[in-house]
Amino acid sequence: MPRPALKSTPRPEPGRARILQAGLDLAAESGPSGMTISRLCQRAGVKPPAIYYHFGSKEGLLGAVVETVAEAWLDQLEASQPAGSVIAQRLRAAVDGWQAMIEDPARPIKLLLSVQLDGAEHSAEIEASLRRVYERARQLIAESIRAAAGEVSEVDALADQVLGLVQAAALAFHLESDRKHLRARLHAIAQLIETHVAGTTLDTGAYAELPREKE
Amino acid sequence: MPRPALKSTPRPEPGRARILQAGLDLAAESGPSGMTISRLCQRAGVKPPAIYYHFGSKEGLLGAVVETVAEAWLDQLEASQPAGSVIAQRLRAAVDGWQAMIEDPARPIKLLLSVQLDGAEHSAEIEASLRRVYERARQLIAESIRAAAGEVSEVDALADQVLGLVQAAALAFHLESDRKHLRARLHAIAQLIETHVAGTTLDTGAYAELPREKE
DNA sequence: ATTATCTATAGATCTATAGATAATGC
DNA sequence: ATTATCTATAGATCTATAGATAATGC
Repeated sequence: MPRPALKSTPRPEPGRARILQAGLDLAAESGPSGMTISRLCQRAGVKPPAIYYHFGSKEGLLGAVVETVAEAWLDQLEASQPAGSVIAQRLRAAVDGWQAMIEDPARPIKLLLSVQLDGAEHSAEIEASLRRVYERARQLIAESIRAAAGEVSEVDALADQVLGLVQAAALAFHLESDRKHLRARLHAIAQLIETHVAGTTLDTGAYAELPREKE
Repeated sequence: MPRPALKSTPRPEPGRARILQAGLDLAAESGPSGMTISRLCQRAGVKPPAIYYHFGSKEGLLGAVVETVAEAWLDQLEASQPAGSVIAQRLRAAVDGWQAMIEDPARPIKLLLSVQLDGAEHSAEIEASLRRVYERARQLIAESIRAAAGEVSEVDALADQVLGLVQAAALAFHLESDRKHLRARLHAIAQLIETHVAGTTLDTGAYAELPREKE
């Protein structure tokens, strides 16, 4: 390890981690096209060659950013499902989990979409990462619905809809910053799931009857 | 009018229209950050000052691009609703209309989302345009549902969901290019509307019973 | 010898404008 | 005088790399 980090220096973490964090921050704030070498250097407190040494290219760094944020987001998605609880409780937890990931300052949903929409042609690795993360997200949602409600008809199509609605809720929230509207949208997703499940399993629909928390 | 356009010159349309078209094309292909002055000049066959003369700034041109595409998209959305037909036919028409706007090479839905997500701070006019177009789109969808089914409970929330699902379908299609999956998603949106409406008005659900067209 | 950084710089963009030119309409 | 364009260019980025430097591990 070089630069013995004179104990009092204000940046003790190794450069690679600082650069990756700067990439995550910048991509969340201003999208992949705002993640320029000079801004990265400013944030991470390094000079350009350090970035090329650790990540090979700007595209390489973006790939690491996408992988990191995708992993973290899938973990959030999985963690928002308390195993073993009844469906009404699981839906409440899901709504809270979706809200948390949409309000997460790392903006995982927005970041992944902005990489997808950015227009610059990205490497095949990045394209593949995006497809993989959405595929996995759909699986997690479908599994969660099955875990709660047993066999449900067209569960994959339902999971597609849920993922799409969560993405759309994130987009609308980042444009409007209306928390109440966000809450209502997420609540509507939960009701959609419940209605669909009830249509298949003739459940009673306890979700809608639980007392609402205050905004 | 200058440059008498020597009859045989291959660009008879006035410069402003050519520049706007180049902006629409480039924004659709590579997002707002790919809409650079030099690429615009190349496409439109003009030099930089012509752009600044007609639009004041790059941001001014982007504003015109957003307005143009927003108008065209809202027209498409409105046109996909044949007035006076029964609900099952209206839903079929809506599915076809959504598919057409998602497959439109001008990529209106993608373009509007990529401006929103682009990260560069856009002018207040552009932000306002985006909010206006989505607000109007929700209204159009809600009106169309009311026109078909009369008073429906929570029609605004339903319209929100429909808009979100159409956006999500467009995003997934532009990533996966899977027409069959697109068709299935759009069909599922129509069924969602029908289920919701049936839940309110106790309708019979003729949409799902119409013969499917072949893919 | 390997790992991690720096200094310095090349070369390719990018946005925007000053000032000239040319045609049309008054 | 107004409208629409051009030539030419300033000045600010941006990406990327060559080559030097310094510490560590063998």
